Amino acid sequence: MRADARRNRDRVLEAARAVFAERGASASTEEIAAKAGVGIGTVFRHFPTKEVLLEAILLDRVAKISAEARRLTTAPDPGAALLALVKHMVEQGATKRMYINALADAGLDSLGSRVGQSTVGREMVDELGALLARAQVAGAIRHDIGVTELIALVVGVSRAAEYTAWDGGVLARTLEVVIDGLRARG
Amino acid sequence: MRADARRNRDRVLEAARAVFAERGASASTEEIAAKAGVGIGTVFRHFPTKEVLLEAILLDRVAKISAEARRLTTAPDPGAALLALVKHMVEQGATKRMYINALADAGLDSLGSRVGQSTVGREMVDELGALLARAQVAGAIRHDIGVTELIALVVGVSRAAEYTAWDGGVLARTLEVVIDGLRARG
Amino acid sequence: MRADARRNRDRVLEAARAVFAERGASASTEEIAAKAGVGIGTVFRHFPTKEVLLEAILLDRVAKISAEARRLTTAPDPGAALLALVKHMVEQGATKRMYINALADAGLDSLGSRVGQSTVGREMVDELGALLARAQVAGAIRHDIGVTELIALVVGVSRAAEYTAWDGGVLARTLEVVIDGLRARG
Amino acid sequence: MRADARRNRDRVLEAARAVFAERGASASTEEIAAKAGVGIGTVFRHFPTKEVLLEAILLDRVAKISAEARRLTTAPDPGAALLALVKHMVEQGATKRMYINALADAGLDSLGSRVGQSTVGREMVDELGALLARAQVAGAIRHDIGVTELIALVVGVSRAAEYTAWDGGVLARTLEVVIDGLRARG
DNA sequence: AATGAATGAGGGTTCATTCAT
DNA sequence: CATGAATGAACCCTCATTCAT
Repeated sequence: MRADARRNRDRVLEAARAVFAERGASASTEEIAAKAGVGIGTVFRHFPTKEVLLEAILLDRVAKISAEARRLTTAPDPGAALLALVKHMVEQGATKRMYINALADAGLDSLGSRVGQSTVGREMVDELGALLARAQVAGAIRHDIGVTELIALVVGVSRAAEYTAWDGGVLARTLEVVIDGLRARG
Repeated sequence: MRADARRNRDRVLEAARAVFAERGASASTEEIAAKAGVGIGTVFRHFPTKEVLLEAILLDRVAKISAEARRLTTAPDPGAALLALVKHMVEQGATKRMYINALADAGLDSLGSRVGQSTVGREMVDELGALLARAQVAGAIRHDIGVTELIALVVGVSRAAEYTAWDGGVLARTLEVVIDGLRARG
Repeated sequence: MRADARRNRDRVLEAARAVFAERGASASTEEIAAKAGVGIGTVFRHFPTKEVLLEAILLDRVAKISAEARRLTTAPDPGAALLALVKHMVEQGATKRMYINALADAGLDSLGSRVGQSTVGREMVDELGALLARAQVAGAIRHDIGVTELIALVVGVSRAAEYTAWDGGVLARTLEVVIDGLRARG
Repeated sequence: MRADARRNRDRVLEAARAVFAERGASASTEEIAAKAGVGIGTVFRHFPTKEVLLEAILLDRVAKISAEARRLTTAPDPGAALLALVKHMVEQGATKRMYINALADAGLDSLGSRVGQSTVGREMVDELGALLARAQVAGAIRHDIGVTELIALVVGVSRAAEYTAWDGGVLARTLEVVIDGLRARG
């Protein structure tokens, strides 16, 4: 791919990330083009559909979580690692609703969930599942939940936090409740 | 207000509740009018803006929660009462995103949150606060959280459940984790 | 239907007829709206799709031919009647390509031909067929052709005449050749 | 012109012929470039406008008819030769609307008809005219028509046949009518 | 007061044409 | 010269809102 094309593609992606995060998925493609400083046609050249653009962003996010989960698989204390990852995901995603939607979609098999059906989506679920299983074996996390519930909780807290008006303290305390709920009972 | 006007207003509200719950806030006003069996002009006569119509529904929901919380204030076991209310709210709201948005807004003071600034919104927060305080005094609920965190958790779990593809079991287990997290530690 | 709605609908139809005739089916809906003196939304209220609008015009034309053919069924000299109808159709349609397309479509059963599959389309074919059969029985028209060929010829001459630059004389002489070809040989 | 440039030009022409024949003049330039195996820029280098590209193809077709007519000028039976040419043109053109439009344009002097004003266009008209005159002198063709009418008839039948759904039989019978109409009356 | 027709800005998408690589 | 990325006007269509009936 040509250098200028690559640069524009990246600009569009970056702009889309920002705009979708701020306005939700119903933000206009025109606004994204404007923010990226390119013509509307350029957006559609790189992403033939608005949906494709959304997907590209989401898959990117999901891939990052996946990578992080994989890295943590070999951590000495799997329980602490998992809880840290949960914290990280929530804090990262707190103001970025798209990010969270990607996660939510990945937890789904249903039709209509492109992310859930994608390879990278399934990989992320697998990685998280492995990490969770190890944490449960280590006795750190309760045994009556699976990846789906884990993802649901991360998504939930993140969604709740979407309203940026809730300051960091609220988010931290809310997260604490969830994390305590996840721990295995003595 | 004339009797027929009153009747039409109510019909519109009911239709809007149903349509918004099913399709989300982006549902068209035309569909609501059709479902209510009135002309679109009638909808706009009673609610000069789509936003106003949404608000009316939300305030109504909030008022209902408020009433329920008030009723539970005198319950013998405040801890159990609160947890039951949380469960109820989540289950109610699980498939009705509008309902949940009302809750979320009520937890906010921020500009832009009409519900949060409304009288009925503040009342609901107060009622929930009172119930929470009693449950904490009774030793059932941890002391490091306030109403805001409580609402955040309800909103969060509900939002996570918005994807109806997550079956009831997932919702139940997710809720269980949160409720366990809310309990005071022995 | 309200009087104003009816009036606007008619205006749109009339404008569409003119614009499509002049520019072909690829003319823009916007231009039609402008010519009709209404907003673009009005066009789409009455005809939810560009295709529907086209169809409405075509079916109207076809219905008119149908009616004329039916009237001629009882003419004393069916041969002369048919040839007159052919002449009339060509002269009418000479500058109106949409009109002719409707005819062409009606001669088709194929998928994609909405007119050909419509009731009014089939009726027209039936009427023309009856008239043709009578003219053949009367010995005025050769026996080795059917309605399809008849329509093909009308469409053909009309299409040839679409270029308005060909003056009336050319059209008349061309038509004469075809009509002579249609006659039964002594 | 460099050899590779020449080769690309030819490839584009060939691709354009195929694509326009299949999709009509509204086919996209991009598709032509793809089929030719060149970049879109190359198409526009050789043909600065889509219209120019169309014209180039049409002129080529017209030149071919011209050549064929010239060859037939010395045929022993000019009447049969002309009717055969008519048949040939129609059958050739039946599925290639572009080809036919070239013919139609050539029959025109009018403004807007680039083909009609081109040298090769005029030449074709002259050749056809000569052939027709000879056929009339030989007593095979009626005397009350000229080249313009002849072209009109070919164009007409071809246009009528554009709808490929009309099978070969219909086309043959329609053509027969026209050819009979063209013959001189005993 | 009720109706629903009219409006037009805005949204996603296409494509001929230009121009940097 | 060739390439294909960039551009933006234009297209079809939707929907909140206004206003004549």
